[in-house]
Amino acid sequence: MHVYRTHFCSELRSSHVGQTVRLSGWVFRKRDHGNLLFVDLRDHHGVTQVVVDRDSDAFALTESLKLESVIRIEGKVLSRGADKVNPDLPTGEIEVKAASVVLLSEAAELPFPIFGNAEYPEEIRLKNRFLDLRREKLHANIVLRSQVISSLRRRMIDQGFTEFQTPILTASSPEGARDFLVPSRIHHGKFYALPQAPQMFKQLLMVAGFDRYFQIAPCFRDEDARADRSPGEFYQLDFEMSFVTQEDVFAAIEPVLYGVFDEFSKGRSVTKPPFPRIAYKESMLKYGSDKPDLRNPIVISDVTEIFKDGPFAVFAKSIDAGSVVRAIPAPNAGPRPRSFFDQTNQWARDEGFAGLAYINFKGGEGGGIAKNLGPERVAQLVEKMGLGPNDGVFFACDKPGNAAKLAGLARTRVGTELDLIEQNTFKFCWIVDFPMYEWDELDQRVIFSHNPFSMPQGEMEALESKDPLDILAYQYDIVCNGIELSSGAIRNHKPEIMYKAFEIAGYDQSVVDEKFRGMINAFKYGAPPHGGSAPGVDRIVMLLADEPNIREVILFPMNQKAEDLMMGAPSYVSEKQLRELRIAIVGDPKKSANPGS
RNA sequence: GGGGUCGUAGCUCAAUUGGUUAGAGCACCGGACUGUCGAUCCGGAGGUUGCGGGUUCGAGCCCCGUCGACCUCGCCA
Repeated sequence: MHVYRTHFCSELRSSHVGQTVRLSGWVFRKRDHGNLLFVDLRDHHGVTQVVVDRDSDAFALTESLKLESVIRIEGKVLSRGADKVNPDLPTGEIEVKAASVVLLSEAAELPFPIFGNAEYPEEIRLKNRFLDLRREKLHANIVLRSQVISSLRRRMIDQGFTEFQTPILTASSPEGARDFLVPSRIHHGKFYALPQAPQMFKQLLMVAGFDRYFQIAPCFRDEDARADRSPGEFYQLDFEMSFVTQEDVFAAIEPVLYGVFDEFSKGRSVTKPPFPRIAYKESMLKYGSDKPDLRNPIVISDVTEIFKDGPFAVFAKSIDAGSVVRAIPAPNAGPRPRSFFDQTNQWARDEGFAGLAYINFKGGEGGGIAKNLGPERVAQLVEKMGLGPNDGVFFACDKPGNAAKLAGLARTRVGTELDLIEQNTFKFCWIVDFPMYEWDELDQRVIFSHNPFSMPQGEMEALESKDPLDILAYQYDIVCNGIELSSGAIRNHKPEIMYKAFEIAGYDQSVVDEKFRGMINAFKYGAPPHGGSAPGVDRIVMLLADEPNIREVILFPMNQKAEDLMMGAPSYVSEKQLRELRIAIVGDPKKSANPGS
């Protein structure tokens, strides 16, 4: 007999009755009847009821066992009898009568119970992540994550992709997020950087002729956290393909995403390929966002023309000064109390906007600003937006960027409040035709709006002849239920176009040569046209596990301040280590106190 | 760095307008109990109400400061 177990805690059935078995696991739950006690023994696989009675030698020990202690039991499998079966447990037909119980590892008093699904403060959970991971939901999330990753791998390989590992210690790059820096011991004053993504490496793999690359790639970015953004590190299904157009990339990844979402959907519906393509500009207008949640049926309209030079002076004046008006319909919300409209307006003000005007229709009769606007213009509005006799409509009037943003937030809020968000579905779309550049108000200059390695639509000719802010890129995002899963592009593989593109953003050739040396050099020796993308693995699992917080699908996440409370990272290091690196800590002496030396 | 919410027993929460000794459930300790599966019943221990200051006859509650957590803006492929 194996020293620890003959079966998993999930395995035993009526067919095992009469056998002598050995099980090992954690004391999940104990029910003490004085002369008879029950232990629910749990391992990774499941739970089995163990019963011990007074005449057993194991009784005293079992009685004193603390929850979550690790034990090994040995005994006979008994049938429970019809009235005692537990239908909620796969092993509920049987129990094991313990002849012997061995304590393998005793547990101290727990900071929170493992049993049940009550919520506990994250700080305690993160500090005791190994305990939290024992709990059913988190344990299941992590298993799901593993299954999703193997499914992604299998599907990518089936599509003709090959997996490669790329370096973790690389060079700092000037664009994009803040890098994590790693000081070099050998080269004083120089630093490695952890890759924000294996962007240049995967492009070099294309130049190297590997045709189709993928990797479940760790990415490191020293930026602040959000609920859907883990601080420090995360994983992407990074992939790249040679000799492809944008449509080829879509055709390659759509079945992978559809397949994996369908596989783990548990009955939820999934958009079938091809996913809808929405131009960036259209998305900003209709959904007020570049990551629209298509479960929300509300569509925003531009109604600037209806308010222009009209009697509603606040808006008319603002339009003259360059504002636009975006209208957000609130289907069948017309008869709602005035408080619904006022609160929504107040919410907009709390968000830092000027507010939301509204009209509420009741039986076709418009309230709110309807009388300020006048019957003729209200009629135009109803016609243009196709409003029903009991609809409400909100108006955001601001400069185009802000108006779109407010309209987008209002769309989400109204859709949620009116319970219009379709449940149990994954709605995918592509956002395409992103602008190549945008205007940075802060620095008063043109900057890359996304990845600087994207190919501008129209290539060199567009760069030379068009207003930079009018140039579109072969740049695309995958969005699912309002969450940006992935960003990708057809890359710029021609050095002369690359130099020109960077020149427009204010970098001269020497900067490109220095900062992107490896890649620009490679492009001079025959580079295939190529493109790819990189869906976020954590976010995919988050959606499939239906978790609003990304930390619930990561084994050992850091907290919002990028600290690992369990391991104590980041930490001070010894003077010796610092000396070797020739690093001196300067600045706030309170903060540079170094207990590690 | 800014804004919001929160902070009471190991954990989840309660405590009337500011008013006697800050309560309950789970967990823990002791006792009873041979069919439970969130076992049940009886008892016990457990608190500098995050921390510091202020107002008051009196503060968990009001005021100021500070620390921490989460959410968010900035930031971010």
